[in-house]
Amino acid sequence: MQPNLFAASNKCPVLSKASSKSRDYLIQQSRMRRFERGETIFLHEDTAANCYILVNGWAKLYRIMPSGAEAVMRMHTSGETIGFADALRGGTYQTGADAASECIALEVPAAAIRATIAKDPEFGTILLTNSFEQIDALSEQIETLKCLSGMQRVAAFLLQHARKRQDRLIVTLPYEKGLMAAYLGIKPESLSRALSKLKTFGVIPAGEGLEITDPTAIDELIHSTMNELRKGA
Amino acid sequence: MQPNLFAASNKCPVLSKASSKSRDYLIQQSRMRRFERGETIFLHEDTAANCYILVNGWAKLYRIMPSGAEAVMRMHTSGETIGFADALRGGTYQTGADAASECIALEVPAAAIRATIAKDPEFGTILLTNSFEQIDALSEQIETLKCLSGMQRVAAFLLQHARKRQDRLIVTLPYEKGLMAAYLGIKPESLSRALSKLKTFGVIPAGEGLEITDPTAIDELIHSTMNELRKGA
DNA sequence: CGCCCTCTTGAACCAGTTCAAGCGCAGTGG
DNA sequence: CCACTGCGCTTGAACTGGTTCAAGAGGGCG
Repeated sequence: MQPNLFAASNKCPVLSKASSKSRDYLIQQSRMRRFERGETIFLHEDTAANCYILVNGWAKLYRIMPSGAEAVMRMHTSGETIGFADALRGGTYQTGADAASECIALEVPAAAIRATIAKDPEFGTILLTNSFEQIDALSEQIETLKCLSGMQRVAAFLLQHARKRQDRLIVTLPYEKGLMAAYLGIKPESLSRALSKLKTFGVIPAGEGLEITDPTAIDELIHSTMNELRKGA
Repeated sequence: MQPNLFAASNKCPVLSKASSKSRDYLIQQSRMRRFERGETIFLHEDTAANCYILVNGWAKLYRIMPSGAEAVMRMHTSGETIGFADALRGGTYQTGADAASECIALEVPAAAIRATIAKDPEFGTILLTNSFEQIDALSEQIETLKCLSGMQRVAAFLLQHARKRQDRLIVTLPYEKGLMAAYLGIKPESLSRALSKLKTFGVIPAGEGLEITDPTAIDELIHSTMNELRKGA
């Protein structure tokens, strides 16, 4: 196993929890692929032959409506799985997948996954757990779409992606703002306006990204009603 | 096994696909419960000890935000499963569940499900498939929330719930309009207005429910852009 | 009958979209 | 080296879908 494969499988909840025998088998059956920014990983309604495990970069899962509108369903990054639900059922992909940045992914044939489940029932349980996590992520997104305003969703996104660095809370925007807006279900213009309004809540530019100087204020912002938003601040 | 249990398990994808041995074991370990309209099935953040399989009626999965806003995540009916993702992981419920109408559900202890998976790996695969279907349903909801206007979501909901009866396409609204509005992510007032606008698209009152006289028109409505909506009609 | 509850209707208001213009910046080519 | 161009992002102004608040209609029930 190449060292980068080893590192990658450690970062991935599915591979790292699998038995070493299953993991070795899966990796041996797979190939590492590299995608340029914007490149297609798979297309909506193609035959779902492969599952993917992201090693690096960001992938976008999306659907195009007949009207032409694009819905960005999920954004996935290192260690996360893509296409398992579609490929394991043996039908077609329910979404398209593009590389949102240059990214590297392990391409695992669905047949190899199925064979592994058959040989190692424990691996089936791992996939079930992984699938439950997908459900959580989707549920949370529905919650925010139904209950939060655009600005609140932006604020929640920032908090979610913020990392402590030398005692400061820094968000490095993971991909272009246009894509971020689509993911949040608003237009780029609205995202721009939301970010500038958030300056009054202590979100200030810091180098490449943004600094959240007052996490409590952001938290309160997310948890306040639309009415409170109007009156307060 | 009581005859109603037998009928119920046939209607449920999870039970009907399980081996008869597993099915009998699960049913023997479970108890049938009846919930009044509005009654709590389980609460958000309670210890997730049981899974539920709906036999009759409608259940609402929801979350309450700190602001007090309620997000209706899913509506479930006969044959569908509730709480599996939460109970199988052994944590707490990620959502609350209420009976939206009087409803009957099979209450299955999580331990019984886990034991069945251990004894019968095939059952694990059935649950995995079931979980993938949850993902599909959630994904579709996100798609509609991000890409369709309120009226389009209402129209899509009507089509989804319509059934052919004597050559006419009839929708019986499955629960109160207030709940339906929450599920669609709009306010009851907006639902009311959307429904009255849909009259011009051939959605007319028919007995207890509504008749869709021109399914093609509704389909076009759903698939047109907001711009086309403004100009046309 | 009065009470409650769900649903509808109307009018004012606001969040977010749309359309259009302009900025900053990297890449390209003269 | 600088003008030109394309692209991502921002800003402004007009517009609109949906909310909010308030009032009223209809229906079931003690």
